[in-house]
Amino acid sequence: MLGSMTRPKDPVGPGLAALAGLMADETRAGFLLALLDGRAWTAGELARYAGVAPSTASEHLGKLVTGGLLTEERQGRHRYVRLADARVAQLVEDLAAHVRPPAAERPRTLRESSAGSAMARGRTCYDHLAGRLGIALTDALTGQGLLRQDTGFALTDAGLRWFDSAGIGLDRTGRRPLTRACLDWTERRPHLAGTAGAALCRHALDAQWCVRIGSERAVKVTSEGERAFAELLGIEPTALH
Amino acid sequence: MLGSMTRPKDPVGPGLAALAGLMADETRAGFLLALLDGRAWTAGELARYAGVAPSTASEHLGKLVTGGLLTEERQGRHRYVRLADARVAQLVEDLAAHVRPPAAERPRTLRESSAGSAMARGRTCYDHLAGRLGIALTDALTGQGLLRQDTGFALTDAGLRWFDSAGIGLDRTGRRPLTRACLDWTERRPHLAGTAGAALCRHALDAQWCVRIGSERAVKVTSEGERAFAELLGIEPTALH
DNA sequence: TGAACGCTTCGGCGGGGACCGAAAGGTTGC
DNA sequence: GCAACCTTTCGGTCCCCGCCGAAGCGTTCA
Repeated sequence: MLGSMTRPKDPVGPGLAALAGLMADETRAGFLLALLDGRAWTAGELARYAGVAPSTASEHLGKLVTGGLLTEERQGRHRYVRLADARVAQLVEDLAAHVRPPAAERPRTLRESSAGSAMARGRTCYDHLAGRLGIALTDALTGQGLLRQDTGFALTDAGLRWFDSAGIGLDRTGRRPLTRACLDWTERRPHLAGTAGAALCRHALDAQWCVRIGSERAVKVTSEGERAFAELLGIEPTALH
Repeated sequence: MLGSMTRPKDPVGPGLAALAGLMADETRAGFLLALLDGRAWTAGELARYAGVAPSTASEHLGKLVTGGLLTEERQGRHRYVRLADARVAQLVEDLAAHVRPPAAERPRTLRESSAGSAMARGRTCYDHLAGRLGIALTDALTGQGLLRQDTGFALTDAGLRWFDSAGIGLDRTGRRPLTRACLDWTERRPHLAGTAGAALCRHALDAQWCVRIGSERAVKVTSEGERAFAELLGIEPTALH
């Protein structure tokens, strides 16, 4: 071992440091977390959100786009940016999940608490559902034998049939995994992500099972949604509040 | 949206930036990648490995330990450090997996190639098996209906029985998932990680199905291992070279 | 006990990067 | 065409941090 100490450095090292460096700034980290809602933000929105000058935000966005974490779309005088893909979203989630523990409790204002409780009830997490709503769906799928969590995280054959009979199409052609466990920030437990999670979220919004609250990430279940979730997954409406 | 622009910043932002900052230095990134072999290194070994002064390495290790990514163990005049746990290993792997694509090809010396091919054949990845060996095992488990990859990543009931009958105990009490997909650097495909992957690796080393080459991460399959893998999983010996 | 060794602390140096304001380039709408 | 708007580029400042060598502390071994 001592003789081979001068071995060539792992070429991944610099790349890893560069990738981490993109997220190692508080402002850029704030951008990425904001963009976790899966939607496109303009440069100005992000600048105001993070409390920095537009010129500063512009420089940060340039780095994030060049680094492949964001994609941009120019429309007239606006520059819309969004997370490059689901893999980037997952990466940010994974990092963020690692952060939570030390955060612990902290003083909350009333406004924060109420906004927080709406978020805690139900929200989108990139392209799937999270919060108590996401957990309730994941638990129901598991309890009905449609999703297996005890030996990993995968849909069962019955689960495949359920999606089919519910009219929720699953695109299994891409390289993205069908299911994936995403650690829920508020519930501290995994909820359904991946292609299946995205399809379920998309269908729930399309079918008005839940609707976005304002233009925020938070969503709330409609009465129609309560009926659908009860009928299809045996979820009691009280579990959604 | 415009009115709520002054919303309180996500408290995760600073934490995320700090965590990423720990990996955003080339030297520290090199440390973490080296430590991905799952073993304990001394401060001096890491310093020589990365090509920095001992004092510099000491400062880096202090940050990594304080940040919770490493744990240390003092023995006499030595300071041994290792990755704090499997979650940290996973985090580093995930980041590194995101880096590979842009790396592309580059000139290789003969020494690198031969060392590389031994690593490519089989190696440990923190506490489980990777390289062609890891892929062969994962594929065989999948082909035999013991591991399900098409709808996620989970052991089947038959898979649970296989581990039991092979005498490989699975500790299912911890919070660590039983199975997890870990993207293989050289094969670009997922191999088995998690509690089951660690148990399989541990058993393979204990039973001398494979042995470490020198004190490196690379491992090679023994003739006894070839027999065991053929009998238990139907793997042809040629798939292991 | 003294010498060799591994690690840490400290002072100092140098480079990189985050930030802003001012000015300029495009786009939209009156 | 002109004004309002969003964004970008540029110059300049400041601070943080990675690096080293020297000195000091504790351990090991002769």
